[in-house]
Amino acid sequence: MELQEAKDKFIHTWGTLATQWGINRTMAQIHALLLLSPKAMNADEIMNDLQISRGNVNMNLRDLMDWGLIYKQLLAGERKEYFAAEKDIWKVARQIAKERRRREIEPIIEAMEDLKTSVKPDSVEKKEFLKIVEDISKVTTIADSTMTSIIKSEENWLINNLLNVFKK
Amino acid sequence: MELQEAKDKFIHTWGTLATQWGINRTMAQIHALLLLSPKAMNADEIMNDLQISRGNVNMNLRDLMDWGLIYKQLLAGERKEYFAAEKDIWKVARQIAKERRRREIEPIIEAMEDLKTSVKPDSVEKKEFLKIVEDISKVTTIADSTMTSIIKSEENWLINNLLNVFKK
DNA sequence: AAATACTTTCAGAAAATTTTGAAAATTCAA
DNA sequence: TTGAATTTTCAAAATTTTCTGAAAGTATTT
Repeated sequence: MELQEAKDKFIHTWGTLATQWGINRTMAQIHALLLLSPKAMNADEIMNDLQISRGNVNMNLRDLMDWGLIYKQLLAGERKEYFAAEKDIWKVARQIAKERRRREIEPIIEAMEDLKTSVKPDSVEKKEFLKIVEDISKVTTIADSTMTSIIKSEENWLINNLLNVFKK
Repeated sequence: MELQEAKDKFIHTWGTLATQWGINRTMAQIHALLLLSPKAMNADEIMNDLQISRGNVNMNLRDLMDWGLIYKQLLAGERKEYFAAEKDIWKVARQIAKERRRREIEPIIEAMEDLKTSVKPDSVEKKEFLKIVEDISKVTTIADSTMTSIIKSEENWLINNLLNVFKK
């Protein structure tokens, strides 16, 4: 398979996979495009490569910056804004984990805390309800702290786990 | 807050959160409803409680069974099928992690392996491309084995982590 | 300060996903 | 069997999400 064909396949696949886990297809494709691009790209180049509108490119570039997956680069002598993806995959993975923790796990904990404080355990049924809320809260807090410690851990975690992978 | 009000809020919140991570709102709401229900429910009861169609209930019950989050219960003397949710939240969390691993992580590894075998490293550009593919493959494999070990671990993992949480 | 180059916004259009409900299929009892 | 009860399917409708493109906004140069 030739390079451009492989890149296209990568971008296409990445977009399809992303939709499955609730991420916008175009956002994922722009990310993939920048990840594979040796140099930073501007909005026109992205529009052209992916055949999408300026508004769409702009909006998704902003979202990708919110996710901490791409950076704006101002090139000397250029008026246009250029964008480059973080290429260190370990950093990318940590960033994704961090954002998903913030967007998926934290809201659960908040919602459960909210219910806990607003329901008083003055009947058997309410106690049963609160038990479930409390259990979800606990398990989610554990998931949260597990993710946090993974995110905070540095390269050695990667190396340790690589060893584990090859041991198996 | 009274019990029914709290249950409704729980169901509503659970549904809203679910859409954020790419899970069907109704599926999450049915799951929440069964999680809070002291007894197994049939399709008519669910239709009535959530005000949704029979087709919708049927389809989402099937999906929830695929996810391993609810069970079918055949009640003696009853023609209708009854459904009950797994109430052990630790099991629920493990089941969700297991399914997400299968649906989100495994396909990435497959796609990367596929690209690795179909691109030959006969140019600098192709080598750079393969480096990215390889890195994603590695990091994803690590995430995979991490999730697998958490899923396989038993209650003591939960207890250990609870201790960690409280230590902090 | 006017013109130019570029970015952002957002209402409406298009696309994708979810839901409905009635018909078909299945199950079970008589 | 037959028929009543229940479940499943799926085309069309409703809803939600995403995308477009032109207008408005910003920044930079002359």
